[in-house]
Amino acid sequence: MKPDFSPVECCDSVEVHESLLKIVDESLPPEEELYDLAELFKIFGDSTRIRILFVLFEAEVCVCDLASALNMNQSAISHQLRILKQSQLVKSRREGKSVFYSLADDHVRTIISQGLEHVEE
Amino acid sequence: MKPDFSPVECCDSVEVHESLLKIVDESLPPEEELYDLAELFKIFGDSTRIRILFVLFEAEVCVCDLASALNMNQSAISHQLRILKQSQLVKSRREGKSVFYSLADDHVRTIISQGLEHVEE
DNA sequence: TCAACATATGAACAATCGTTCATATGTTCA
DNA sequence: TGAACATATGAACGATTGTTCATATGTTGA
Repeated sequence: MKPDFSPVECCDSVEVHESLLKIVDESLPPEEELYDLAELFKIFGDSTRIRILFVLFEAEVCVCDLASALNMNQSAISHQLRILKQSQLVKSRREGKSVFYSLADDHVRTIISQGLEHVEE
Repeated sequence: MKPDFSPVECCDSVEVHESLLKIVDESLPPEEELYDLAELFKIFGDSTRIRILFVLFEAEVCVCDLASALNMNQSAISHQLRILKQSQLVKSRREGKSVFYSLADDHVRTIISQGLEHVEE
């Protein structure tokens, strides 16, 4: 992101603008937190990952079963599971040759159900 | 997304798999809803848009002030506002030469604060 | 140890995305 | 009406993303 300063005196309203700058400065979370937040939502912004999460709402499932339940090949699912795991949205457990995935915590449900509310209205 | 059927008898566990298919079939929301949900989260998955929303949490703001508050040029902000408006996350109101943007409803706050909780832990 | 199976991963590709630049549209005021 | 300002938008660009393919790693049982 390249900074591209606009003049401070825009909109012919210097006062409003200055108080806005103050508000923004006080209420805007630190840059890093905003970035992490965007990264988190990016994870939910793919329907394959959403579908994986919906399956995991119901059960702990191995990669192979996820793949066939969602009609996708093993590699694609595996790549997405890695992303979900890196974001600590799912966890995994090996059992013999298989690896079983499940939800890491219940934040995921809350976030998705809030999203659904918005979408369904 | 090209279907690439894996054999149904994967993982040497036909039974588990079949009951999973049933569960998925019953609990997975329709494809269109999943798609819309992913589209919604995609909107939140960009830190410029997140920052715009955080400013709008505090006040109704015109494009020019948004641009200078966030140190970005007018065009970039305007493009992002269009995306936010199309998703009905913000609404706009013209007042003379300026256009003022504000949050469309309070779902946005809820979704973002849930996300923050996850990120902050 | 070796074959068979389940999963993970790197490279490559097309597709999508965010920003910039140039310019168009809309509004006000002289 | 025309200049000045605020906003919107289309094209183009580099950057990022999701999937596929090929192959590597890990596990089991013979």
